[in-house]
Amino acid sequence: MTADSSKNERYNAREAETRWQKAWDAQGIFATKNDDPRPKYYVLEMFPYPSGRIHMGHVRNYTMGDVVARFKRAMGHAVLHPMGWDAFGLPAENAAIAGGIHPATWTAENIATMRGQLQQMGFAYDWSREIATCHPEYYKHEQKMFLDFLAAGLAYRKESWVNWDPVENTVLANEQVIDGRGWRSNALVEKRLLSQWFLRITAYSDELLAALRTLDRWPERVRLMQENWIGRSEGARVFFAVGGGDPIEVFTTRPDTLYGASFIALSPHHPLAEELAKNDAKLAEFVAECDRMGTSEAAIEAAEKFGYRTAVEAIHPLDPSRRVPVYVANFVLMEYGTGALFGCPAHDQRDLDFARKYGLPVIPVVLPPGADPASFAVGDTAYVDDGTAFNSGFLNGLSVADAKRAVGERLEATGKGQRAIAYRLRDWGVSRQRYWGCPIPVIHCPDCGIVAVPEEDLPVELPKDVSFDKPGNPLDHHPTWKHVACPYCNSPARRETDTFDTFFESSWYFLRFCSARSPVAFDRKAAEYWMPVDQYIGGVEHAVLHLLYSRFFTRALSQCGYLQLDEPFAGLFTQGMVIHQTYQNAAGDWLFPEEVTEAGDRLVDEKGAAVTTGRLEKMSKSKKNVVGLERIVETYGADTARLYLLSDSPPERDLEWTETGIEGIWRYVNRVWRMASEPAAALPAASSPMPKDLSPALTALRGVFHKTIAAVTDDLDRFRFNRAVARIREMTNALEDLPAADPGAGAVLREGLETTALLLGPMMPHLAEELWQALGHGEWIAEAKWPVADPELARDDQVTIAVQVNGKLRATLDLPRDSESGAVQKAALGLPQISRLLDGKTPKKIVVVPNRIVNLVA
RNA sequence: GCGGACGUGGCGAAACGGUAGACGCAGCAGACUUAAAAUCUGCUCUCGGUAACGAGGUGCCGGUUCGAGUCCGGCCGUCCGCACCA
Repeated sequence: MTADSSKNERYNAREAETRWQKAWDAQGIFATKNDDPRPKYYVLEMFPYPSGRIHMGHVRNYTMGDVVARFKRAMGHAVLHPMGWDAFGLPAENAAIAGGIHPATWTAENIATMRGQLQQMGFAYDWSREIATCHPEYYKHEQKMFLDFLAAGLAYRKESWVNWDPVENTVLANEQVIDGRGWRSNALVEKRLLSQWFLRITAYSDELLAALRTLDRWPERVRLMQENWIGRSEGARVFFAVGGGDPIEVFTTRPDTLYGASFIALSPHHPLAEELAKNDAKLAEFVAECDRMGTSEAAIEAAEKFGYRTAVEAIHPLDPSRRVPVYVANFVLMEYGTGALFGCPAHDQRDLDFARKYGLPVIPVVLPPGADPASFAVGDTAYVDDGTAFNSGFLNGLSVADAKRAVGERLEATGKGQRAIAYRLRDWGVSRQRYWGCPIPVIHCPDCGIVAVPEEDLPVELPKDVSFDKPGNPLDHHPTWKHVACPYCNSPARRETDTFDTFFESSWYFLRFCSARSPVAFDRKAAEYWMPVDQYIGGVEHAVLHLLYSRFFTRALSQCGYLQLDEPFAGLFTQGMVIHQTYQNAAGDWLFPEEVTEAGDRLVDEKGAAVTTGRLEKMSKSKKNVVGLERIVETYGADTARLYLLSDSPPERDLEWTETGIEGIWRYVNRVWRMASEPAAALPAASSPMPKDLSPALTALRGVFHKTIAAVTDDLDRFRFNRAVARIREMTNALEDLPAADPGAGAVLREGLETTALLLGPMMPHLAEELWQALGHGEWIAEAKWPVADPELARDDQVTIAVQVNGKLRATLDLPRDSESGAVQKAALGLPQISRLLDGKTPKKIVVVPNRIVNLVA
């Protein structure tokens, strides 16, 4: 091999990466002990559903987590960085239906494949804590939790209108319905009346809302989304008496407009409406029609508001001489407030529309500032802003806020109502009519009713011998599984065949990791030691799903005595998606990138037909814009992929995957590798002292190293990975200009290469080990201390000061650091181009910002 | 409709209120090669100029400031969340 050809030698990433992965594994260096004296740091990435293969979105997520984990290790923390599998879910069942493979087998195979892929990426996980939620050793603990919730009143069974996904053939929680469609199936969701298990998340509405303020290391956006989801509204509950029966209780946020009430509207499923319908065939028909209309959320949105006037009239709580008609209306939700409302058409647009349609009176009771009470009238637009109460008896003259208070007091004094708070948040429906989930541990006994499975009978294991040839829940079709004897009276009873929503498993897995092999759900001491998670990383799509459920679950477990903790995730980072160009042919079919070629200035497919580029989309199989991880790792290595995913965009933003982008990183990897394997100057032995009296160029170079250390440390602390990469590359560029002939160049080069290896370590761990070894270090760089910047070296002696005239840049000055303000002024005024611009005049004002700028105001 | 985020080169992006465009991608020119690949060097916001340099420039309009991509007000646009919530 000639000297020249060796210059073109490439870093053999595949060989080196496999070698280091084996070595780390053999030493078990990433296993975490629960009794480590160093300060703890728990970093966690949202664990994946084992769908088949790891995709780039996963890799981006886990790379960020790995950078944090390795960085914190180097900073001297005991780091817990576990990985597991969110292993229950419908795709496994679908695979069983389609391919005749058992969900357990399908899941296990996927886990094996994906674990291999993660190991190939070199993530520093403690694999000894790996969990899969579909194992009875995992899910038996949540069956126990459910029984505890049941005993504590946090779980209950209720017949209610639920979201039915006609594709998944199961119920969905409110959080799992996006724009009226199932979050996974994208099918239009229908309303069905079913008996379901619920968790009482609403018991914590106020606490979950209030504690958002304490989550100061969460993105503002996520906190806001949860705040809106919980949807707290202050108002009052008001009783409207009706002749004979129970009064109608309504909820309102505008008790100040009570004198403007001109009707009451009940939900079609309000008890009074159902009662009246028994003796009113037309009303019964109306309710039935509402149900027909209301089968899908989308239909509700499109539906016109209409109501049915009942024979009932209600007595106004503040003026018993007044009567208001009672309607049943299709737009009133039984699930919000009390399922009944009073309409004040003058000050609510929807009520106004309703009143106009049915010819009801519009009584203005809030006078806009400056309006004339004698002539003020409401036309087509309700007046919803602040003003002064009028036409309102004892409220007249009060502001909206004062009137609300006064009404509240009056209602409470007279027993006609009380101030109240309503939440948008509903209880979490956890029943799913599916097989591949955790069985709900209850038994339906014809004599004893619903009884809990005794603790000693846990776990209730899923039967393995199920068939998927019929639609619906295989557990329901199983010949024997559901038939059991009642544990109390021993008479023939039936097991619950619903399973838990899979968000049940992910609501506590972070606790299980603290003591993954514990015979109980988690060891309390271990959980209280590791929790809360210091840094959690995942997609923003879980803002009101997993992240809200987990916050609730942690509180519920605390209430049941499992541990003492409110918030599971102290720090949260939501990373952007990995997106990729999409291609479509004239027929609208998606094409793989490799099916598209350039022909002149246009794109064509393999048959030469025109291809259009679509928008950048999240990588997905259906759009054919996925990039296979195997090919990338085989071609460029895991480190190259990792650095690319960190470098090209800020982590919270979407990242566009491009082949040229990853090639650029691959070139960089080889440059760094060559710098170490063919050093430009002879390197002294490791840990030999830095020579004194270096040339100014070498001293300046050392300054770059130490400035980079400081900047990268700060950037990694603040999740600014793209900037950190840019800073390291700047340092590499500077190092390539090493004055190799200067005395001491070898020592400075060694310092530069060591700094490069240490700073790259969290991002490109294999290359870093390779460099570290090439530099003659025997120990792991994975266990090396993070470098500390020497402030003396990091400080420049010379600074460049911008010289402005009237705020415009006109020149720059190189001056010693911390020069006196007078000297800076003098130097600036002495510049020929400046004196030319000033034309002999003295500036009116001179602003000097030390070491930065001087502005001459003429 | 309500709430929020964001608008900077051909592209991804940098920039404690202080030299806009660091770092990279793409492109152009050159070196090395019989040639290509790989590698290396230089250029690359716009306009004028061979150049030194000058003028303009961070969606639009205004304001605060010695100084605004950054702060404030109002528009326009894009994206996201919620949406008959009483």
